[in-house]
Amino acid sequence: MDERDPVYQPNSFEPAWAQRWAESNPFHATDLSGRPPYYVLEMLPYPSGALHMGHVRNYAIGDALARYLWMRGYDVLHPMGWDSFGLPAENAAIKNQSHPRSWTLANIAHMKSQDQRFGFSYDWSREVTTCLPDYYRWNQWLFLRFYEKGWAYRRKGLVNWCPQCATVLANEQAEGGFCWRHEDTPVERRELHQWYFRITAFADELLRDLDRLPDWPERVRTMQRNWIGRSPGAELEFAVENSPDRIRVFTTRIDTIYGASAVLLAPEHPLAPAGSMELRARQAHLAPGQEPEKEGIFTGRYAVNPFSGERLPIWVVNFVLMGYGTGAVMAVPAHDQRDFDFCRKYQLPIRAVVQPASGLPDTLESAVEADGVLVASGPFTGQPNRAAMEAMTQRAEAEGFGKGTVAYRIQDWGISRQRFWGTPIPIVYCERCGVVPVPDEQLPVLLPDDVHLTGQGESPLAADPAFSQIACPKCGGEARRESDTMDTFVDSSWYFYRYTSPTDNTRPFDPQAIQRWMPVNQYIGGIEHAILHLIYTRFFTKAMRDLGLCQLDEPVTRLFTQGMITRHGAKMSKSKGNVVDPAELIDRYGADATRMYVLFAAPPEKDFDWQDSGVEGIHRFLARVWRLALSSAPENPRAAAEADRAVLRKAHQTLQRLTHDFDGRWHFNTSIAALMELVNEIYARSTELSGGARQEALRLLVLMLAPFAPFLSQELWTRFGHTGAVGLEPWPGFDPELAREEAVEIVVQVNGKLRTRLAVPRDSAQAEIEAMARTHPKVQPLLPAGARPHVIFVPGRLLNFVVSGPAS
RNA sequence: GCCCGGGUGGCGAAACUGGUAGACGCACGGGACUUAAAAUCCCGAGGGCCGCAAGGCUCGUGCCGGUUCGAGUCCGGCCCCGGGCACCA
Repeated sequence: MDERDPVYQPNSFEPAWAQRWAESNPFHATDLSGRPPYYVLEMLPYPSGALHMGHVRNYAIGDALARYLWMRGYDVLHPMGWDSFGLPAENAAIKNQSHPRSWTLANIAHMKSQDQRFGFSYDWSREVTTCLPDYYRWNQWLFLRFYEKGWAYRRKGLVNWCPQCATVLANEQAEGGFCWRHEDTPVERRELHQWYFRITAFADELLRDLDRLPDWPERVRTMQRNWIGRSPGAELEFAVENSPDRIRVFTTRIDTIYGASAVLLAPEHPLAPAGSMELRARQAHLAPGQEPEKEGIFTGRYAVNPFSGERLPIWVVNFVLMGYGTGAVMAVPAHDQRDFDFCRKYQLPIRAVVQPASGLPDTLESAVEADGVLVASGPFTGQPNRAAMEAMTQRAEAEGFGKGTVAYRIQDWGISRQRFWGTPIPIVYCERCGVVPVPDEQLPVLLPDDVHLTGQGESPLAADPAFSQIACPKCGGEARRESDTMDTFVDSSWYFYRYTSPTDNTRPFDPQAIQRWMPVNQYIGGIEHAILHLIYTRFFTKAMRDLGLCQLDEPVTRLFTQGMITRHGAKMSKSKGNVVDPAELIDRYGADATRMYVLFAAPPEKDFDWQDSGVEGIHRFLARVWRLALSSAPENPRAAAEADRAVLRKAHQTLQRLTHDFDGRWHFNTSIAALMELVNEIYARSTELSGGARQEALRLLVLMLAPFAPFLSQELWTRFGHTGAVGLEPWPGFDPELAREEAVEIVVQVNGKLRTRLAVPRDSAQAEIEAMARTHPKVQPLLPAGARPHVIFVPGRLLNFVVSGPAS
C-alpha cells in the first residue's frame, strides 16, 4: 500500500475481522463480570433467505447501542435467533420435494453469515432457533402448563380461514376481513375445533399495565388500548314472548333502555332463524373498511323490555357482531346513530329518553349521544343519565335479569394451524379417555422427518399415520394425536427468555438467569408488531408469572419502533422491483458504509426513502478518515498551540454530542454529522497541528466511530499499535474544560431583527457587549438619540434593543 | 368518521428548554492537481431585488390569525401527506 495515499478498500480487511469475530465471539455476555447487565434485543427475523434493508436498519440501531453500552462498561446481552417455523418453508419444500427443515436451516446459515459479515455484535453462543426440538419442546411444555390452568382450551368455533394459506388465522391476523399475508384474499369463516389461549383472562391487566410502560411509544400503547377495547356496561336478559328462550343483550347505555325499539340479533346468533346468514353473504365481497347498508329481517317474534314490559320486535340484522358482547343488542334509535339509521329505514319508532342540557329538537335528524336528564323513563325520569346507569344496573341485579359487566374487543387467541411446519400441539384424543395431554416425560412431540407435503386439503400431520396413530398415554388404548400445530406467534412470545439460558434442557429458562437479565432493557423492532407480537408476549409474561416461572409483570422496559425504509415512495418489495440488496452494497461499499448510511439518512424512528447516492457519501467519509489516519503526518515546524486547542476542543465537543445522542434520542444522523465535522476540522488544521494533538484527536475519532463502523475502527485501532477489541475499550469521557468555546458570537438585534453579529470573549459582561453594539454602524442609526432602549440580553447568545415606535 | 405521526432549499435532513433558520451529507457550480479524465483537496450556493464590486435591501419553515422584545418551535382555526382503527352497541 502506498503510504502517502492510502486507499480505503473495506473489502480488503472487513471479511478477515468478520471471520475472526465469528470464531472468537468477542461480545459474549458473561454473567460473571462485575459489569452491570443490560439486555439489548432486536426482533428475531423469519429466515426468509437473505437479509433485507429493514433488517439492516433494525440491527444497525441495536448494534450501535449495544457496542456503545459495552464501551460504557455494561455487560451487554445482545442475542440473535430465528423465528423459523412457518408457511414459506412448507411451500419451498413442496416445490423442491424436500423437508421444510433443510430449506429453513440453509436460509439460517446464509443469513447468519450475512449478520457476521455486517459485524453485528451478537453473542452467537446464545443463538435460538425456534424450529429445533430444543426450543419447541418448551412451547409444548408451556402449552401443557397453560392447559392445566385452563388457559389453553379447545372449543368448536367460527374461525377465520385463509384459502391461500389453507389454514386458520387468529383474529389479529385477519384484520379487516383480509389475510395478513395475502392482503387481497378475503378471509372465509369456518366452523372448526380449535385450541385457544385465554388471553381475555388477562385483558384487564394487559390494559392497566400499559400505564406502567412510560418508555414505550405512545402510539403503540394507544394501538394496544384500542385493540383490547374495554367497554364497561351491562348484560340484560330479555324474555321472548310465548317461548322459554331468553336473549342476553350487552349495552353500554342501560340508561336509554326506555327508548328501546327492538332487539337485534347477529345473523350467527343461536336464536336467529335459519337463512339469516343470507345477510352476511351479501356483504362478503365488500372491500375492507366499507360499511354495507344496514339491513335486517323481522323474525316475527317479540321480546319483553325488562324495565318497561314493552313488546319489542326481534330482528336479525347485518350490523351486529357475534364476536362482541353477546351477539345481541337493544336498538335505541334516539341515542345511537347506527340504531337510528336502521330504525328510520324500517320505520321503527324513535323516542328520545335522554334530554341534554341544550334540549331536544322537535324531530330528531340524528341520534343524540350526549349526556342529559332522563325523560319518559318510568321511575327513573328526572335522574341524570350517568346516575341512572348505576341505579338501573342495581335494579337489574336485584331482580335477577341482568348485571354490570365489561366487554372486550380482544378475543381469545386461536392458536391451531392446520400446517406441518410448526410446533405440534401435545394433545392426544382417546376414544375412552377423551382429551389427554401428553405427559411431560414424553416431550418433545417431534415432527416427523419423512413427510409428503402437498399443500392440498387437511393438515399434513393428520395424513401421516405414523405420527397420528398412537396409544393413549392414559389407558394404552387406540388414540389419535392432535395433528394441528401452533401459531408461530407462540414461538416468538417468549424466545427472549430462552436467550438467557439457551442450553438449559431441564426447563424453558433458568430463573436465576432471568433474575440477572430480564426484563429486556431495550427492545427494537418494526411498528408492524405493535399489536400482534407485543400483546402476545406481554400475555405470556403474565401467564408465566402466574405459573411461578418468573417474577415479572412486563417483559420489556423500553421499546423502540424504527421507521420503514421505502424506495421511490413505496415499501421495498420484489413485485415492485424496488428492492435494494444489502449484499450488493457490501460488495460495493463495505459493511461499515452500508450500516452507517442507514443511520445517517434519517433519525431511526422516522421512515425514509432510500437514496442510492447516499451510501456513496458515507463511503467517501470513511475513506477520508482512512487517509487521515494512515497518511504519514506532515512535519509541522510551525505547529501552533492554537490549532491544537481548536482540534482538541472540537474532538471533545464531538464526544459530548455523541454521548448525549446515545443517552437520549438516538439521533445517530446528527452523531455522524458531528463526526464529519470533526474530520473536516482536523483536515483544515492538519498543516499546523502538532503530532501529539493529531494523534490524540485520531484516537478519540476512532473510538467514537466504533459503534457505527466497527471494522474501520478496529482496523485503525490495530494499525495504531493497540491490541484487543476497540469495541471493548472504555468510552472516552469528555473534558468540559477542553470542550469549552473561548469566543462566542453574539447576535445583535433591534426590535427582534438581526442587525449584526459580534465576536466576543466567552464571558464578556453585558455592559461591555452593549457598549460595542450601540456604536456599531449597523445599530447606532436605529437607536433614537438620547433614549434608553429596553435591552434583552441572553448570555452567550444575543442582545436585543427594544425601541418603541418606528425604528428609523 | 375517530386516534396517532408529519409538512423546513433541487434532495435526505439540522436547529435539544422560544434566541443567528438550513449544521452534516447528496446532487450542482467554480478552482487546484493532471497531457486528460477519474479520484482527491479547497471554495461557493434558500428565493427575489439593487450594485461593476465589496456589499446592501427584502421575503422565507403548508395556509390564516394570535401571544411575545423575539415563533420552525407556544396557542386557536384550516389545508395536505403518511400510518393505525373502523358498524365494538
